[in-house]
Amino acid sequence: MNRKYIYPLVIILVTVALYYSDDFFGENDASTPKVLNTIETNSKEFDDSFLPTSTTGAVVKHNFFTLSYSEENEQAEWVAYELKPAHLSKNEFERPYFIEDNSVKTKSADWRNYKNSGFNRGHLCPAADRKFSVEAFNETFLTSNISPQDHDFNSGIWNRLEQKVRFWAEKYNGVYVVTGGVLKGNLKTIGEENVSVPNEFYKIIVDASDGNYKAVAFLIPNKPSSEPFYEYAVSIDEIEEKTGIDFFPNLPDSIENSLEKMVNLQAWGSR
DNA sequence: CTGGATTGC
DNA sequence: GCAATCCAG
Repeated sequence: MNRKYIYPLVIILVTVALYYSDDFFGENDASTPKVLNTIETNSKEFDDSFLPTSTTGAVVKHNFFTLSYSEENEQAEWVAYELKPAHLSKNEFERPYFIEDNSVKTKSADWRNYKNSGFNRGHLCPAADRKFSVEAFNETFLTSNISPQDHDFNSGIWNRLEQKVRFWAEKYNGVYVVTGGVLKGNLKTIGEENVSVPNEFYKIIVDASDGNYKAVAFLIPNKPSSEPFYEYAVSIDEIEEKTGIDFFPNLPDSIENSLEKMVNLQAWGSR
């Protein structure tokens, strides 16, 4: 081969090699489908052990979280997902538009119900918890994953709790999360579809690492608060009484009973 | 990070 | 309906 062809050829080969180097060396975890499969939620263990009961019968399993939709309230009564260290990512994606969830038989609410309502479209499964792929990130922008939240509640105490959950996911090598609004009583509604505005939101976090289960739960008013979220810690039993949802029916009774009575803030980093 | 409104095509 | 721009906690 003539020398004058060799240099261009080398340049092309090096360029191609660099282009694929992330895949070869496996450094770009988030963008390689092979790795992606290992961090999807809805694992069998998750389904078998941690999905709550549905009071509506409208459970929808998405690729990266599972929800139970309440058509009456035009939002999910719970959203459940697993948050592993591998899910945490520094990826930055542009926020897409909220769209209806076609997997919900009755269709989820249109985003316009929230427009000029005075309430935010608050994520239940946070977008920042699903940043390991653009598909996972975009999935959180289905309106079945959205509930009306006060802006200062959402960006304040609720946001601080969500950040703490990500910290716990790292610390405990993964946690299970169930979250939603309390859809009981006469609730204010917004929009043409009458989307209910919850007065309180709950979040339940379970650490099942090392075979020892521990849980913590919070019930926080949908309004601004400068209090530490630890002030709003409750037992899972209390949230079950408020919502009518049975949260961990598939766990062995002894574990379920123990978890649901627990209010052990020391074990979750409160002073 | 959590979200918003307005303008223009 | 979507992009660009500017905004707040």
